[in-house]
Amino acid sequence: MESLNRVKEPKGRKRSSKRDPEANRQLLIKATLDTIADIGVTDTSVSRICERSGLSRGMIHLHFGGKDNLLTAAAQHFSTEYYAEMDRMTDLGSDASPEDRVMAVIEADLSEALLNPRTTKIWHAFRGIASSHPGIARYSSTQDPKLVETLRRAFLEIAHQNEQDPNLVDDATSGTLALLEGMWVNYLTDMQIFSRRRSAELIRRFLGGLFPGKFML
Amino acid sequence: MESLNRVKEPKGRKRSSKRDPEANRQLLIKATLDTIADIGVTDTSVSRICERSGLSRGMIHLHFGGKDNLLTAAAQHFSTEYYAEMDRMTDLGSDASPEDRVMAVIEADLSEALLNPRTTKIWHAFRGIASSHPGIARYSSTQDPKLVETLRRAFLEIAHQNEQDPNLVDDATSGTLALLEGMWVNYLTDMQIFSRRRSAELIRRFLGGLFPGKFML
DNA sequence: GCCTCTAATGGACGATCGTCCATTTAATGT
DNA sequence: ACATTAAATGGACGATCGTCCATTAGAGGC
Repeated sequence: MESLNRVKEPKGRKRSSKRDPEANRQLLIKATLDTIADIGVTDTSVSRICERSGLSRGMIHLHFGGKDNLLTAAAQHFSTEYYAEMDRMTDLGSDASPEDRVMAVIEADLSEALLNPRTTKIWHAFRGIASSHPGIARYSSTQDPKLVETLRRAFLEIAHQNEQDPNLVDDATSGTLALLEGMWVNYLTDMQIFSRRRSAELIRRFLGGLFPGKFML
Repeated sequence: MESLNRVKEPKGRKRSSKRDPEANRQLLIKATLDTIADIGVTDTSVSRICERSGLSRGMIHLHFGGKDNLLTAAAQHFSTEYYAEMDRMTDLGSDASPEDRVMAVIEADLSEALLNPRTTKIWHAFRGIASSHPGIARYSSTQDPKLVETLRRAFLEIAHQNEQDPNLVDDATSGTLALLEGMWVNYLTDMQIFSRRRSAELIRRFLGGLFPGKFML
């Protein structure tokens, strides 16, 4: 068990066989996230992280200078990975309708790849300690500027034809994100009952009410 | 600072002056919640709770049998207080329209009394550790049966006149709760930007889309 | 081969954790 | 006033925390 996660070196690499600082850095980050998902932030200690990564206890101080920095790096890594996967799942052809682009974001956010026991536990764990960890707070926001802009532009296209309340686009954007946030909480609370399809349809229904004639089944 | 929170005995009580076990129990719970809101769950230790309450270190073991039980009791107390205050703020006359009853729930949930820095931090702190603390998980759900039923019945009345999709009522209910959940996260993320009024109006707008002709300004 | 430099180790360290209990203090019954 | 009972104290305890560093191990240069 102890060295199962060890890095297997792609043979043609610059580094010949052992000694790969960067790989160990990443290994520590992964071990941190796994530990948090497994036993919770409260019990995630330096010793526990090290024994899971198979590395020695000194490594954390060596690579990150301390536990807090490792936690922050892990939060950043987690956030980056989330948005990278989100991008990957939502780059439809540029001729996709704005409705399809919005629904792509929703379905991506509710997909198994992004919403699963591991990510939910980690996400809420980080958010729970964000108030007292300024470094982590910066990576626990759902308001990623790029994602917000994606939604905003899609809703703007939809609402453009008929001039309406100028707040409509903003409301649709932050309402959609709020609904997704709520779905994550529902998932964490009871994974058995939760249904990805029903959750997506619920949000579609709300958007359909906001933009009459749009977001129909 | 140390004994500011000490209990002042109502003079005519059964207990003459000192020695009030139940009051100390409550005092420990309050101190626990205050500590969590102040420095985060991670740093909330037995010593810190005791020094805030002004009581001795042995009290926690005496009254709760251990730190975990105290945390669970604090979560329960917090949840109970939330729903009690919610009840207090939403008992309109029984002749109130269903729309008003729904909006009362929304406005209560977004009111200063229920949504403030202290409650948000505590709430998310508990949710963050709920996965690894089964005892706490039971009190970190937004799906309080009574509140759900209140919303369900109001939406049922609204939708009743014209038969629609049978899922409409359920969707409106859990959608409203999800939106509120998202608003709490927005508040936690950036309390400066957050606007209670705008948040309430956003949810009203979503509901207005769901029930045409209803929830107008 | 040897030298140099850095990655990596693992134990030492003091501080703090949560638990437990012998003792003291206050209220009650007689 | 004294005995009894429960509440409350605060220090002892071993375990574990996070940090730090003297030491070892491995890779590249000469």
